[in-house]
Amino acid sequence: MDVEPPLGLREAKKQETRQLISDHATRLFQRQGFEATTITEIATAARVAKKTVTNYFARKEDLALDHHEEFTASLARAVDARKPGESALAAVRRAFDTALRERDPVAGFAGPAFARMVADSPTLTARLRELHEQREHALAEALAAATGAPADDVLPRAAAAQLASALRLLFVRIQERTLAGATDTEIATTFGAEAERVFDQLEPALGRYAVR
Amino acid sequence: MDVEPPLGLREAKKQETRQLISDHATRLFQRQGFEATTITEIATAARVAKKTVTNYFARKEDLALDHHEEFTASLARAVDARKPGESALAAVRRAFDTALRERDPVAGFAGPAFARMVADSPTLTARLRELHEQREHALAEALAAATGAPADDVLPRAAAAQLASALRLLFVRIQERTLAGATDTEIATTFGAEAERVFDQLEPALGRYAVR
DNA sequence: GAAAAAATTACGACGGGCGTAAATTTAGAA
DNA sequence: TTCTAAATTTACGCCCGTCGTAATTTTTTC
Repeated sequence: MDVEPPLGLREAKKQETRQLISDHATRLFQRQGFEATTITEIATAARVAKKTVTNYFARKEDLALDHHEEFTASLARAVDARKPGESALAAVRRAFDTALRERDPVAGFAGPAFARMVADSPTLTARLRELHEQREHALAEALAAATGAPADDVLPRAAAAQLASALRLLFVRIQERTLAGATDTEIATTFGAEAERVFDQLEPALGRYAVR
Repeated sequence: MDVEPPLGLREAKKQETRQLISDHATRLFQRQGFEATTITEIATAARVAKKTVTNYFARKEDLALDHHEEFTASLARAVDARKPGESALAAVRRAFDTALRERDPVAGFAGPAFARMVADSPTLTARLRELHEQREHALAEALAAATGAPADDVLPRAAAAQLASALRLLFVRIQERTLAGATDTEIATTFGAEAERVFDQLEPALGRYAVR
């Protein structure tokens, strides 16, 4: 799946520079908050030019929310990987249970410091909203492909909206509990039941949708 | 419901100034796009200081998306106004049908120029996302109050997420059709059936939720 | 008409983002 | 090995949105 890594010197240095900048950014964000940290500060700390930072990270938010690929693709992947006889809802449900057991950041586990940083920054909150939307779009395309729906059909998009909203709600509530001081383990034990209630509500509407 | 309008001279001039700025902003936005128009231009056109513009409108987006109160409150109001024996879903459904008949901007009718302006501007798109979220929050509170749910209960929020997502999807699709060149009348006749499919999908999950 | 309150104004600062051209580093070939 | 071409990094400047502050003007109130 991945590209062959001959990884010339140039490529290697690029990754190092990127990581260097990202590390300093993370450290400064945690220490003094996202909004209070300037790109110039990050550049100075990493001993590169300001422009180099903005070359690697087009927007400042990307310095804090980097691994967004995994997040936006997670639901579509869960649907693509559903087992024979399993509905899209069941697949998403199972994926969430797994994420819960593994304290996966994709489900909302990211540590109190990270949750605080996001909650305190309108910029990051907005970016997170956008990522949730992208995740829904990716899911909609996966559902359209899985069901062979006609082009521009509303059904896969409606199903994606319902599923993605449920996951977004659980994500937000996990972050809320984190900010309230709950540990990951406490949350993981609590949210099994919580997720059950949310998914059970969707069951009559989506239980037989996109069954493989 | 409204405040007594003695409307002293000061208050009257404030409203006039606000309207004056808003009108010039709207005109410039339509002519040259949102991003291409600067606050300074708007201030110059309205013959006021730049600071006066930012005093009235804290963020530039507010100059384009002004009447957001009505939008964010619309779903909660629909639920509050539901009739005896009517569920929250039925109330929202009825409200959408009405909005469709009246070509209400709240449902997504805003004219091709406006739809184009929003679609072309990341800033406005982000702001619209935020408004959709606020609308969902207001709906969640209305549902919690209507059902007497315990504090922090997930159910009203889950129901609000499903309902608001459905309305958001219809909103987005109406804008898409508008951008594709469809007239409001064409859209209104088409989206009756579209909404039916979306709401019917929710019926088994929410048909008996929050019945008055 | 004067004093108090409020709105508007001018001015400046800061940060994020973008473009451009020069300088440095790397890759590939002679 | 050395030279050339390509890519990366850098320095510099600009624009715009946003925020503070203090001075000025306008409106209200006595």
